[in-house]
Amino acid sequence: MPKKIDKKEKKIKILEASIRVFAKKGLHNTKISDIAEAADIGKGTIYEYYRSKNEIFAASFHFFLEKVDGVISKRLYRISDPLEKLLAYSSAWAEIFEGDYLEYVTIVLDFWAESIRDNREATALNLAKIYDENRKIVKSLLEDCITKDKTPSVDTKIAASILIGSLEGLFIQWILDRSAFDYKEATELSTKIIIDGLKKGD
Amino acid sequence: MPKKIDKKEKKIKILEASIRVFAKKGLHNTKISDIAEAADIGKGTIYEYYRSKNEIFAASFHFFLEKVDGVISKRLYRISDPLEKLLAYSSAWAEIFEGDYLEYVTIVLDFWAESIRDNREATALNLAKIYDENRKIVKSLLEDCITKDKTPSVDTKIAASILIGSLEGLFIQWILDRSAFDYKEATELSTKIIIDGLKKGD
Amino acid sequence: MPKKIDKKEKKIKILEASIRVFAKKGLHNTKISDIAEAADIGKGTIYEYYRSKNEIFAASFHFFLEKVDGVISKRLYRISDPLEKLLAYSSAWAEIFEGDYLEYVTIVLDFWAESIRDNREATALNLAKIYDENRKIVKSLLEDCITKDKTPSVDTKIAASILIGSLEGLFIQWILDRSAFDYKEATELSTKIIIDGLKKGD
Amino acid sequence: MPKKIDKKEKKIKILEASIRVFAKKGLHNTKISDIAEAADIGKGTIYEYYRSKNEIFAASFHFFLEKVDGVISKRLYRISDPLEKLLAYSSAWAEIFEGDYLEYVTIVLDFWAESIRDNREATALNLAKIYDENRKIVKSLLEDCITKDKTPSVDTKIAASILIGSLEGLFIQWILDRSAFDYKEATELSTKIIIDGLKKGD
DNA sequence: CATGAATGAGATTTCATTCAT
DNA sequence: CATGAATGAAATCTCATTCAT
Repeated sequence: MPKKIDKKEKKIKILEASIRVFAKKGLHNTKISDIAEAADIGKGTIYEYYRSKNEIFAASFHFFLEKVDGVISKRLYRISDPLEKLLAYSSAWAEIFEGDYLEYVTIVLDFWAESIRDNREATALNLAKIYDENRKIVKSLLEDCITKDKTPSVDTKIAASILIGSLEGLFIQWILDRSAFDYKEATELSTKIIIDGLKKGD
Repeated sequence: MPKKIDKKEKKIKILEASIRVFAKKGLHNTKISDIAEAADIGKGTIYEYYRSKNEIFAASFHFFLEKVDGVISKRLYRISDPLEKLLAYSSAWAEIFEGDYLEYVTIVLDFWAESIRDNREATALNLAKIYDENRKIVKSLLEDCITKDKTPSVDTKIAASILIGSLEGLFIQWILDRSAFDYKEATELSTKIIIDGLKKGD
Repeated sequence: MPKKIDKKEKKIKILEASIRVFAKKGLHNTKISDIAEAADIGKGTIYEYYRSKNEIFAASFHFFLEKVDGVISKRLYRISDPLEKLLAYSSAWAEIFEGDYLEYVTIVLDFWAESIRDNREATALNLAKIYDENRKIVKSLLEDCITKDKTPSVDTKIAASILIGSLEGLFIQWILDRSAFDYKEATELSTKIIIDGLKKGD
Repeated sequence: MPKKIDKKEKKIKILEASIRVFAKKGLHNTKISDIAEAADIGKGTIYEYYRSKNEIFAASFHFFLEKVDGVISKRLYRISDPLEKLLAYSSAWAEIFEGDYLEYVTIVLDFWAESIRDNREATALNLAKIYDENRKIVKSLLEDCITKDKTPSVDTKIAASILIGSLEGLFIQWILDRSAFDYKEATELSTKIIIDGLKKGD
């Protein structure tokens, strides 16, 4: 059934175009016609594949997250040392945005803003769940790092939140002023400092 | 003679209404008529005080920052111990949002998003400058904390970025899911961990 | 009753201001607040003296026409030679616009445009009547000029229309490009040529 | 594939509708929705073809001028006798407005008024240039008429202005009161009188 | 009387979505 | 399927007029 495949391919084509445009202009300043133009198809054709602009936004959101997930998994896959794994996790975002996705940087803020506005359970933009998953992953990695020696004295769930938070907080500052610091360096340093801090707390 | 009106007071009245609405609906979903209604005045009256919706948004941005600045200065004012000062700084945001400004929480994301989109020098929404100032303050506080004993081995400017980043990254997670952790506790813990980490790094 | 006089004076003050503004911006681009500012009074005060913007426009129209009438009568008053009288009539407009009323030039077009749109009998802007009166005056002057010798072979009513028409047609061209010709010279020449033409026609 | 639409044809359709409405109501009292209704299309459709109301007005101005130009050229084309040519020129406008374009008469005043207000070089409504061209044409025709015999004693450039002026001045009077005289007859008479006057001046 | 703050009707313009071809 | 012409709901903004002081 070649038709089915074509359909999926075209959806992705539209998605990639939409991410490019959303990133440059933001959700609300992006017109359907902009996306159509970027995807090099007719304006009406969009509606053969997506029901509305919001649906495209939600889809591009997930498309983006999947890409990110893919990059992260691939990076963590082979590493076994917990510290190395954590450092790889930390610098993954830096690598993503400094690499192929450089131009998509600004879309993340829109995802955040819309997610918060649309914060009901079971919505297409539910970021809370994603953060929760990430906290679990990082929590586990952190525990592996620290408890080689002894039980940590601080709540590793909060610690995970702090580590993730620092990565994203740095990200915001870096987007606003890319000359403020080197993002990759900062994320790695942050991770090291936090791990050291957790160990010392004993 | 018509009623003598305090223009400044009315501008603030409109601003407070606009912040309330922006916070609930976001910049792009907020209509001028929403603001007018919230301020309990006519639609046309808005334009006696502000030239456009964007001007209101920029003004509410600064109004908000000034409030925050005020709260922070007041908290740091009397404290002399550097560590205490840093902890006070860290928990100031928590206090702001958990107190009177609870409902204004979500507007911050819009500020970020719009600022990034409108990232030219000398624009009304220039956040880069504000972050730079904050980094300088925190850098100085950090140095006071650590160098009591010896020279720090890491770049304190990046360290300041990391600390601020963690506070804001935690903020985002907390907005998305307020049950994930206690925000105030998390910010204080984060500050302690980072200071410990910086000390241990030697 | 000094109140009465004050009232009239203020109406005139408003009128003079309105003519100045209408002349510069045109009827539709003139705001009531512009007139108030030009008259150096409050916006609401205008409505103590005039019921609406259109009423002001109509009043300024008549005020202007009266001024013109005054200038013309004064010029024709002492002259007895019919040709001289006609030449004086012809150059009167030139004198008006090249003198004190230079800046008011453009308002005339608005008067025309609005008059045509509002072309009902008995309306405040009825220009048809005014033209009719002028045609009668010029017709009579023309007859005095020509029939010194013999009866004219052409309809002097149409001839009067032609003469008046040429003065105003020249006026439009002159407003559009004041370097095209000297208006006063052109009006006088026009009158001479037309009189000559009427005489020759025999 | 959607209906293949001739964009140019639709622009003209809109233009013709707009001229009809402008003629009846004037530029400033004409709403976009009036034009849409007259063109029997949706309000939004207008903006697919023109960027703004002013653009439509400017376009209708040129559309109108081209029509007029076309009519005049066609009339003068075959005539070789200079006097006949001049008479044909003079009565062309009469023919235009008494024929198909009768209802469009009043729009001319708006063109004048707006042109004068917007009197910068290189603007869409630059009438000065058009008058200049017309003066040149009439000047040349006049010279052909008069100098058959001898050199004219008056400046033929001003004479051309006078002749054109009389045609348009008559036009204004005629619009205001169509019973005042027969427009076509008046224009021809005017031309004859002026030529006679120019000849006699010797 | 004088005022200018307040207003809302109304105008322009945008754009997501529909649908005839 | 693909398209883009057509649309009207909805948003911003203007300004003549009112009216409390």
